[in-house]
Amino acid sequence: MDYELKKNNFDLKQTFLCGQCFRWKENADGSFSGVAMGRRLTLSQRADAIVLHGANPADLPLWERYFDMDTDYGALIERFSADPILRRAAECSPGIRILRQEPFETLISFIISQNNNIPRISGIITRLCEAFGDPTVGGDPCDGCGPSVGGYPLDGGEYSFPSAQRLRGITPEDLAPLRAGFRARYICDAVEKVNSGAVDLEALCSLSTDEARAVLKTITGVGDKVADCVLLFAYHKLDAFPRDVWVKRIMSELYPNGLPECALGAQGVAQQYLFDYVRNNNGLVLETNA
DNA sequence: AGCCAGGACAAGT
DNA sequence: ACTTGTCATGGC
Repeated sequence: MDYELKKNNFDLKQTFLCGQCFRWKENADGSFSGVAMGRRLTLSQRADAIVLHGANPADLPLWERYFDMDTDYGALIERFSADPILRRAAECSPGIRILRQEPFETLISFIISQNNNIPRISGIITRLCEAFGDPTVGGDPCDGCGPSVGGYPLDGGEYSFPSAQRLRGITPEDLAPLRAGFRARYICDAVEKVNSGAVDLEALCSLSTDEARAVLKTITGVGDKVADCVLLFAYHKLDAFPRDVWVKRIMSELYPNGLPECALGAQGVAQQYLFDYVRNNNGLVLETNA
């Protein structure tokens, strides 16, 4: 069956290609297909709605939560607009929504992301899912997808992200086929700490951002940046503020005294507008010629 | 061919 | 407390 979500500040391309996730792929007709929470899904968008194709009706609340349908991004953008730089960045990608991704998947994905480029990150994650994940249920992905020809490419996208339990006891040698490089042993340490309970991913929701960050950083290969990506993109802690090289550059050049008041409490969302802007504009620095 | 990638870490100032 | 070299791999 097809279901619709309101398209208020929700653009598929902006949401899926802004660097917060790695498993949604654009199809030739502009729709997107991917796997999350062990479920396969294809989405398309019209002028007035986002359409979920072939979703199980029982899963609708899960998808609404995943796509963060309860957050009012229009209100956030209005708040940010008190700052001219932030206003311009948000106007550029007003359809970004911060997903509520699965914690373990997000943790492993952003461990892989360090000192790496997005196409290769996706490739490593694809190989991880193919090697250790389960085939996803969900029927023919072409069902209900309209007249698109040839079906949707499912190369690697049809496997679930493996759980920590599934990866129990994994060694860097086992991960060699992923070609993850020096990150392989980081992945193993994360798996070990999650399975042993040294890091309780389910308990992080109820901790403050600072407390949860400290727990995540006990994992080898998890520093401030990776931890904040997990806090923001999985736990929806909007005050987490991932600082990659681009954001650091923005901060030193445009906000030497820190983000403006209007961003406080939602720095993570502000960060995503800024990050997406500089990436889409070839590193062009935001100018404010009013 | 060479630079760099949504960094983290250890060693050296 | 800050700076630098190193880590494995491959995209562009």
